[in-house]
Amino acid sequence: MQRDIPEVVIKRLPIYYRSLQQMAQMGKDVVSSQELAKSAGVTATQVRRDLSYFGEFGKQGKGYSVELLLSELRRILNLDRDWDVVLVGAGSLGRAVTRYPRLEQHGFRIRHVYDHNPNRINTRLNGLVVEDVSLMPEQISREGIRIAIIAVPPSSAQEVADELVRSGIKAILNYAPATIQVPDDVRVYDIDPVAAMQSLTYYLEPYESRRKRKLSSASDRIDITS
Amino acid sequence: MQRDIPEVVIKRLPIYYRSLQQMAQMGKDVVSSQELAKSAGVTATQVRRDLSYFGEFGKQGKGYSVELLLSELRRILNLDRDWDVVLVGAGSLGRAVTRYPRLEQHGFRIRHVYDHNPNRINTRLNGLVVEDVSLMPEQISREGIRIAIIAVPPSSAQEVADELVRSGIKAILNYAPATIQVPDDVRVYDIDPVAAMQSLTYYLEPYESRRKRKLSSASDRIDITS
DNA sequence: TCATGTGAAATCCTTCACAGCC
DNA sequence: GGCTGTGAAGGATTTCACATGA
Repeated sequence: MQRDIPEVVIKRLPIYYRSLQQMAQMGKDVVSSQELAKSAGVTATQVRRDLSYFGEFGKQGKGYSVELLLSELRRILNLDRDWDVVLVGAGSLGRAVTRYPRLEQHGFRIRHVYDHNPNRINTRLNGLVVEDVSLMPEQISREGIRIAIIAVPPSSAQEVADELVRSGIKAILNYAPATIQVPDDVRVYDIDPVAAMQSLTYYLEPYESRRKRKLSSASDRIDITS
Repeated sequence: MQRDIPEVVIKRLPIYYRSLQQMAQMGKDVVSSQELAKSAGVTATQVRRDLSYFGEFGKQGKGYSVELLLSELRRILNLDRDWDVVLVGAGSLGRAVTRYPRLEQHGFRIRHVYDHNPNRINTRLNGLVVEDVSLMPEQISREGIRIAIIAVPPSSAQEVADELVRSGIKAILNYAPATIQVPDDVRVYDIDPVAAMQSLTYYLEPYESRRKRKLSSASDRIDITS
């Protein structure tokens, strides 16, 4: 598999995948780059270019087979298997993660939940027993688990990441509001709602007065384009 | 305020802000672009370039005053005020959002939680009463709220977004696993853990056998650089 | 001497525009 | 006629390298 595909492209593939799944569910057989682009919020050229990194999946004059494209994306993204995951941190954030059903639905199986707080260890949590984080390296290693979710306070995020990397973890979904440093062969994806909000407020007028805007009626509704 | 600053830059500013807050807490007075870069996981040149879009905040030969930079970033990102937010969707995802304390800690105040399910309306949820979504437009408009969090199923995400936009919302944090279309003057930031996971699995070997790796000892630990 | 701020260069990514094929 | 796949162009972002000032 070639390994110089832009990371931005890789981040868009799951979005295409999501759109296609929805289309398949609605019984759509064939989709044009135009339609897929609209559904994914990008341009048609971008869809075609992104897919062309991996092969020629379309039919000229016709478009792409929804089923074929789904199966190609599954293959490319390694989604035609389930993945074991460990979760570190059984605080409120970690608990929310265990209760988020979409991960399981998409084949990401949380195999262990770890914490170091004795009050949390051995408590049950959505069908999982919280284990002592000291058991973590051995279990990850023995079970060959390569994906971890970090949901600990920022002050311990780095040491947890270090331990995960030593144990063989290669992919980390990081909910801790901290940047973690990992070797080149480990990937980290950060999720920080506060940081997201703070980017959004940049674009807002700082002190627009209340009541300045009125409830718009159907007639002056802006046409959606973006 | 100039308005042609790359969006990537805006997304990095909250990360710098987060790093600086941590440094301030540790009593650090002055920071170099080098140090800030390390803490934020970017390059020193990038830090300097990013900041230079907004002014000259550093002292040559010295670095940046942590306090000054924090206050400049607060000003740039409009964080020297609190922001009212509405949350749409009181399902498990919406409930998790209300229980996530960091938003409040950073000045994002959830003022209303809406749902359309009668079983949820009027239930209490972390100090908030779930209201009927039909009250939403009028309340958003009257209270001048400009930020919304969408936590509804993907099938209703677009109609909720349309209604939010009509009511005057200008910034949306979208937890629904769906792309939503909004006018140019509205910003959307998507959070989709499943999509994030699916990008991560791209980089994993699909079928590395179990037990292939061993628990590494301290001596063969890879040096962290990334 | 040390670290910022920034032109210029390099790299990365997106879009244009169209040949080629169904 | 319609739509893909892709060279080439264009635009955006990052990095280099260094003048400048503390």
